[in-house]
Amino acid sequence: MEKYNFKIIEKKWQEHWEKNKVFKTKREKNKKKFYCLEMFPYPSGRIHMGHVRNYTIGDVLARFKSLQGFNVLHPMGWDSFGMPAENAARQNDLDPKTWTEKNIAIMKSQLKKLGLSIDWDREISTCSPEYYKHQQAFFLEMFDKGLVYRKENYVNWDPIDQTVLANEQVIDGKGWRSGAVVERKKLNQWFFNITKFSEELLNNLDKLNEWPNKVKIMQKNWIGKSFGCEIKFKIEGNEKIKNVECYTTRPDTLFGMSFLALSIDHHIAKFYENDEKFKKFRKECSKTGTTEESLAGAEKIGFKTDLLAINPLNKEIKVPVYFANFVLMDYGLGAVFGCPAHDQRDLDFAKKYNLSVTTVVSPNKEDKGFKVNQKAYVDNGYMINSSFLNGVKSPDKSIPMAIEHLEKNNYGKKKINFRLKDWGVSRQRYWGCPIPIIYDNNNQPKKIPIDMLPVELPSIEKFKTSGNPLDLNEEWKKVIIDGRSYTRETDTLDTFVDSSWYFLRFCSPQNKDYGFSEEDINYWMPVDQYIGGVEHAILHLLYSRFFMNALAYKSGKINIKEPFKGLFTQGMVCHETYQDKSGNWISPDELVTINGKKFLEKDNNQEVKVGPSESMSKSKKNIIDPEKIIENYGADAARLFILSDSPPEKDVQWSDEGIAASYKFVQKLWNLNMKILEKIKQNNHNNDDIELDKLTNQFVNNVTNNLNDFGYNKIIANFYEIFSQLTKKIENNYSKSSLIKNYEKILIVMMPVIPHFASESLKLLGVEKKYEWPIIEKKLLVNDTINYVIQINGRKRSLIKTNPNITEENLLKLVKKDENINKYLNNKNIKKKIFVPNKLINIII
RNA sequence: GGGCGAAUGGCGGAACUGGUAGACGCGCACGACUCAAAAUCGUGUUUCGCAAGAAGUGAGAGUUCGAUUCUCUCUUCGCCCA
Repeated sequence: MEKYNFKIIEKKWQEHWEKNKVFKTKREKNKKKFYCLEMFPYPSGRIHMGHVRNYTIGDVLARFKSLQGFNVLHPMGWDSFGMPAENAARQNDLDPKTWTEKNIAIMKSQLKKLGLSIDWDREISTCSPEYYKHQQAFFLEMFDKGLVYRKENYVNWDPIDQTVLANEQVIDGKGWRSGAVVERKKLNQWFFNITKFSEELLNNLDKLNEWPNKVKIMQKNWIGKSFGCEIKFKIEGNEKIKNVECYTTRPDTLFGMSFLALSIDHHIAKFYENDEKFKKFRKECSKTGTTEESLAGAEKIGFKTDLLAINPLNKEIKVPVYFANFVLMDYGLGAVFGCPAHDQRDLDFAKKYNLSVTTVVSPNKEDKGFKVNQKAYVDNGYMINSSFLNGVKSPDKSIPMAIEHLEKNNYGKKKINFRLKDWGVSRQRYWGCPIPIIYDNNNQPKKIPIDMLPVELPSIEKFKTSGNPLDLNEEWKKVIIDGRSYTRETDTLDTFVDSSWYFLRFCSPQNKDYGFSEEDINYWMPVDQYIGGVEHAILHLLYSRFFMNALAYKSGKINIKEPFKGLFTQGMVCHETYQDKSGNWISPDELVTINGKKFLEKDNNQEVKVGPSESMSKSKKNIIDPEKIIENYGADAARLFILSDSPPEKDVQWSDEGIAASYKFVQKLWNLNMKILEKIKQNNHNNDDIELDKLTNQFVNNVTNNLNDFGYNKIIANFYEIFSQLTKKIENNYSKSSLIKNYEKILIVMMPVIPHFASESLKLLGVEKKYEWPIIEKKLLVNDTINYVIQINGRKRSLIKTNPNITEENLLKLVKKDENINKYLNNKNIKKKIFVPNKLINIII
């Protein structure tokens, strides 16, 4: 029999789809729309297995919805600004634009080989002026709405990359790329006022019922709403300093306060600027990063001032005031009071500086003498040593009581606080979207007139080893408007800005005068299903949600607040790791397998150590190149395998055996296909074959259900099942019409996963009409016979095959004739019977 | 430290609202074809047991006629936050 030549057939259909613009979409009012979006890739050079998985999952859904009659928008683009392009440029002496465009061309051709149903006419690239022009317009729009501002701020400065790092780019106090120890540096930065929407961003999470709970909880924690109190402390020791305000979520522990700690950036620090010891202390602090994580790991250190803070609840208690490295200026008010007995960090600090420890919460109501020693008591309990709070349940009752008391006496006020901070968007980088701002002679920022957009990046010939090329480009920096000269802002926007609205651009990719047309987004938005890695669970998704809010804010025209109706986060693709005897990582390509053991190909006496399966990464060399897989096994086999082995939300392990099995399965399907076509030629009778109808209907039902809840691994199992059933039953000589009718349905159902094979087979079957997802016939799902489970005392003892609507009585008659069961019954008394129609009968003896 | 989730054969994983545990795939074993091997096809494959049978879903308890599924305690692992 002729082998299935996937190379010819896949190429043929891909060309057919492209030539006939099969996946081109436009607005169609009468059709229900479905916007299926996968997170667009960074054009790093070549696609990796993670992309294959992400885009296969998306494509299966897009094709399924399309067959179901939806008007499907399934676009693709490039997240093409970012640091790797600059790094490559520095290394290879070429400009980022050329490098990026070359990568896009390669990756686009690779994606096409996967057979994705993408409308390529909507392709966008964030580094193109056609795209970032509109982004600059948004920036100005947000500037007008007061959602953009500039402020001087401490940043994580990477001295090697010469750039500002976001908190999440600082790992263990070091830059994520360069590994350099991060410094604190004060810079003027542009900020998006994301905190303006803290409440909305938090509350709207409840409406996103098609999002994984996990992601919603992560966002909720990130926004971090807390209920607390701002307390005003009177200060003694310096006449210029009257009082200090601090934010706390535990005002009830105020009687246990033994120090007040200030951030080194607190305004009071200016009184100590000439103090050598303080300067030294501040320098020490700048060594640790600005992240909460790095601070948690660092040693808690303090600088004692000559000031005393007075406890408002007991004026007799005066505690020392410290500057401390663990207090952050941008959380709360940059000042906290320390209650060592009930906070481990405060306790460590108190022990170090010999401060008193007063216990104010006791685990038992009776134990009024409870004392904290080495370990802070942070659990629930009852207040002690706290005057009017004594005996009150903590924290549920004590906090509101404390706040009420403080407010009544004007010592403080109730306050809701958010952990979320405004979004610093300035990057001292070349390869990003220029910020459309200019500065006049007084260094005052001004908007670039809208008709002067886009502010294009100057082309660059040679990269210097460090610094921002825009800042070094004097010619570009100068701009003259109406005879006046200005200097350009030389920072570019964080690339997260680029990806915060690309889903809108896909709706109107060619719109010239604005980033999108309202008509388009009102039709297409929100994204019905967004699919991507869980690593973007917080920032990208939160920023996109913010962007939608910002665009709707004061607009009156845009009502969509949530961009992504459904969210699915897929797992990673993993592979075993290999090491030679010197511990070097070995790529799977360099190995040969002998008797189930792996050896180095070039030196096949050396067995390699097989390590655990880990996420594919360059550093561990456990990478499989998708293009080679497609080359050797075909796109259909690759799609089949990437879905088959694990549920899509979990990690999947890539294996040679697995992809080989998928390849074989496609071949076997093809052989079956030929056999069916042969039977159709031979069998001329035209009777209906209910058996085949039922089989097909059951298959359609299973696959449809599994598609609807992302059980894509189970779909592949369904494929194997129908294959083995058909293989067995094809010899039953079904009628021609029945074979054609049912096989057509089966192929259409397989189409989302193996589109090339299905398209070719349908063509050979002679189906010319437009394909539609088969209708499930409920009545065909009902079986004529049922295997009743017969249990004795809850244990299965026999099966009885009978008709579905049998009564309990009749079933019992059958049961009593059953030899197996009689052995157990043995004329004993039946105490109880449980009868579940169409399932089982349980007899208790 | 806090939050969330997970744990099922040699492996990846199925099991809809509690109702036949182990679908489907990999691997393995045996058989067919072959001079032989590869490929292909077929059969079998939770464990113990020759068998009848018994045990069995991380551990322990509970609810129930019946628990992988529900409740509680614990262990281990993963992710996120600190």
